[in-house]
Amino acid sequence: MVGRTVQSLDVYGPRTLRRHPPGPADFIARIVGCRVEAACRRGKYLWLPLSPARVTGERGWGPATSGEAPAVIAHLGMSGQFLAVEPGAPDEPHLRARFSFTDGAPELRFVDQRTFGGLALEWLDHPQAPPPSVAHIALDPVDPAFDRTSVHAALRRRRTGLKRALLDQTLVSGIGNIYADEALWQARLHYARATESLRRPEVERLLDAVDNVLRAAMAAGGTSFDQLYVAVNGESGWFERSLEVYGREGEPCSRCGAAIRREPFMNRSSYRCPRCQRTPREPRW
DNA sequence: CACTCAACCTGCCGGC
DNA sequence: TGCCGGCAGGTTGAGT
Repeated sequence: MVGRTVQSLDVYGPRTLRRHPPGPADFIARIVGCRVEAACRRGKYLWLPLSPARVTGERGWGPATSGEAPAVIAHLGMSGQFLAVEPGAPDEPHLRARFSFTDGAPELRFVDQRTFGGLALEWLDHPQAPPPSVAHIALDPVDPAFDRTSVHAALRRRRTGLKRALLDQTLVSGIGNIYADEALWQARLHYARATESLRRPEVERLLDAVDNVLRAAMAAGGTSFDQLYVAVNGESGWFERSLEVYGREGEPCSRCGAAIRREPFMNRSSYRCPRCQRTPREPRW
């Protein structure tokens, strides 16, 4: 999409547009005619810095100072996806937004069944910096600037369980329920391990595991249990076949053969090997 | 400030 | 067949 100019934009459904009091018509007017300058991501947030800034739209809502570039912000929520689709292809059942471009390139479609995801428009303080609503999201372990020492320090300051910390996107981003369980299994750590008791070698082991899992998952095109989770070209990822514990209740651990266990955790599920990932003496659930 | 948990939605699956 | 409870990959904001 980078370098293309938005020709038209359609927004469907009352929950698609977030944090935009002037409403969808204003949102659309501010974006149509802009060129996409870049495509950025942090955790599950994605954003497209736009140029040039346009004066269209309702007065009384806009950048704090002139010269700030607008950006479309998206969060995929639980079931959101971006698809690149040829213009004229049938609408998807849960189509929420359609960006079409002046050069007739494939449309960018935002599709979301459960509507936990959404779009917003924000202004960037600096072209390279994440937009305000993304500023609190930490770097992910795959980011070249990711700093293990500060993560270790942050973990030691916390008084919580390890998986809770892994799922806290202000600490480390990019890790959801699946990849948390996979990384904990690989690092042989229990999800209720107290973060303040973690020693540096264990943190290294854990972050190595997270890094391995994320890179392997990306190389496989992600984890697809169904058509809700496909790449931008509509293809399914194959990482589901590589999962060691997630969704594998009762199956043997590939390391030791013990039956994988599923346990309720934070209104979801955690999967672990009861032998490789022993319950700590002083767990923090 | 650190932490926990309900709420936000739709759809699918298994059990009755 | 249909209804119901449980579950699903995430974030937020209110409450403790």
